[in-house]
Amino acid sequence: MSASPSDRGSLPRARVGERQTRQRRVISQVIRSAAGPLTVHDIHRRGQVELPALGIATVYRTVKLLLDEGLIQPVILPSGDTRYESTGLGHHHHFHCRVCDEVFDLESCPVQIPRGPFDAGFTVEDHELTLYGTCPACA
Amino acid sequence: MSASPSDRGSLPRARVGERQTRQRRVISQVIRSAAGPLTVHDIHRRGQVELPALGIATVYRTVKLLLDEGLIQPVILPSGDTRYESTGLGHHHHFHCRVCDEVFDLESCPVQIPRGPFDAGFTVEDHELTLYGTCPACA
DNA sequence: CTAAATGCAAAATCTTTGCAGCCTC
DNA sequence: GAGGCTGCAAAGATTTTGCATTTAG
Repeated sequence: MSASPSDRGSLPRARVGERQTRQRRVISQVIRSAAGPLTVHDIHRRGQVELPALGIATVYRTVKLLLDEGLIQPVILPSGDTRYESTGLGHHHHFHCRVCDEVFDLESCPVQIPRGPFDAGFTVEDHELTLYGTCPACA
Repeated sequence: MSASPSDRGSLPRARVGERQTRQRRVISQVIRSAAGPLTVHDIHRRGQVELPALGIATVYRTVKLLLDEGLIQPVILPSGDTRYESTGLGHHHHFHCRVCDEVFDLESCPVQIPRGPFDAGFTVEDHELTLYGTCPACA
């Protein structure tokens, strides 16, 4: 198991709304270059480094746009806040460090989950796993 | 794997605040008798069946109280809303039906997760798993 | 130029808090 | 009775929406 600190893959440059704006480029880049899923607040804060006037409403709107276009997906962790990350990262899960509260992507899936119908009649199509513990930096 | 439709175990009757009120009894009962974790809204709606005048603020306050006393715990699923369930149900995970949007407890843990330090320096102390698919009723 | 996109601020939600009256203990 | 608890309504926090202005194409 390992984390991907940055460079989460260059997605085939897809459309982001109808116009290519500085805001949308910055927001997309912030999400793509993160080591793990980010909250709207994270995205806003990081985006303002590049674009100080960036409004929170634009972040919400762009996140929704990226979701609709399937370029990002929501990731919800027990911390309670919704985070977003790029799609196309392949099957992976998350590691939530209880010390620094950062969330990291894990490249391997340490679990074997049944797919298909089984005993009680529940049909499993997908699964989401989050691991908790201490990250290397905090250990 | 199977779901526990009701009767989620009778916890040793612990204190719920300093006084035993009808509201608190109803709220505790609603959570305890659910087949899976409930949202605050679910709790409120179900509690009003028994106690029509039940206020939403009381639900929030009682949920916080139960959390503080360790009688319930938050469960956060990708649907985004925070849900609550009794503690003391033992290690278990959740199944989220994509058709009816209900969440069920699963009694067995279908995964083997490493515990302890491993390759990249991440120390896993705990894990949370959610399965998605179709429940028996919706199949 | 034209219309999509932005930023601001108001509106809509969701959750918490202040308070007067009610109800356990 | 006394003080905790409740319901209501106001206050906070978070997310969405309306609108005039800016700006990509």
